[in-house]
Amino acid sequence: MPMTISEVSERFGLSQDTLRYYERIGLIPPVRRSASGIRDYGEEDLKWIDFVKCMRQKAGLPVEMLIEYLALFQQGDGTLDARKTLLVEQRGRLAEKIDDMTSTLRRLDDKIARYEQTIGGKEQALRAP
Amino acid sequence: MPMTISEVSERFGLSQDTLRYYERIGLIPPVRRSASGIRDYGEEDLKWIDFVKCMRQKAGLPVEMLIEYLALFQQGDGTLDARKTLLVEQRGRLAEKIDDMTSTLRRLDDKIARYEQTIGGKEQALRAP
DNA sequence: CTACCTCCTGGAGTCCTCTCCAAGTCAAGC
DNA sequence: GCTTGACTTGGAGAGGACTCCAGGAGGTAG
Repeated sequence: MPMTISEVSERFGLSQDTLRYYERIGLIPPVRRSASGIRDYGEEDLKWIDFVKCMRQKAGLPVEMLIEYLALFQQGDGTLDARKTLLVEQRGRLAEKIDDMTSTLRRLDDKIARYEQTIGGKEQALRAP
Repeated sequence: MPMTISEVSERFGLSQDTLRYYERIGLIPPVRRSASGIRDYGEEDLKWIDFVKCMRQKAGLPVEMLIEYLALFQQGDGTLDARKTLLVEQRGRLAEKIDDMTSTLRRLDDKIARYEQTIGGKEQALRAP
């Protein structure tokens, strides 16, 4: 079951350009090629793509960090500690971002509530006289 | 109490360039000037800056949207509904982002937990023989 | 008066993350 | 054997959000 770039692109909703770009900059490991140089994605590749997509699009982690993570990964078991440290650090940042966003969400809610009051007030004013 | 750009910059941790930039693109209202053209920030300005800083740095809302919000605001009460709609929409996006990040946080936690197991396992292996 | 500091403006430059493009190659169908 | 279509590459372009800079002016201190 050959997994071409177009199939992977479709499956993950990432453009072919983005997939090639990710590979080029070392965000995902080099993909195996057919005799004529065409990429053939394997299970492992798909896992990396899934991981990277999640960390980039959902968490917004910096590309830099993910490149470093893959680099460590490819250096083998000696980097387990370093990898874990990296993840823990990013986890911290992410948690912080979530906190920030949550407090901002509340702020927005307050603001919206005030709009509702104001607008409600106007409507009543229109109904009253 | 004149509030110069350097004071505002210090107070909010935004560079003077950023403050001028924000004003230029309509993210904050035009600031009053002294006779010689030097900005003198008032209470209202500070509130806008605080709001914008929060929405940009904490929530990551797009500059575009904030410009639109200010523009509506400056058009007066006729835009109350539109403004509220804008906020509600962004609130939704933000909530979604928070959800995404929260699920990613869990995923990171899982990954970290697995690293802990693996590394713990190694340590035990070292202690055992 | 001169020096100096902070401010001003408009425009160019930078960083990050893609995204697009031109030119070329290969496999398959007719 | 030629066309077609999906794939390849390296490099240029794009968009968002700043950030920096040159050149110039006002106010103050010595």
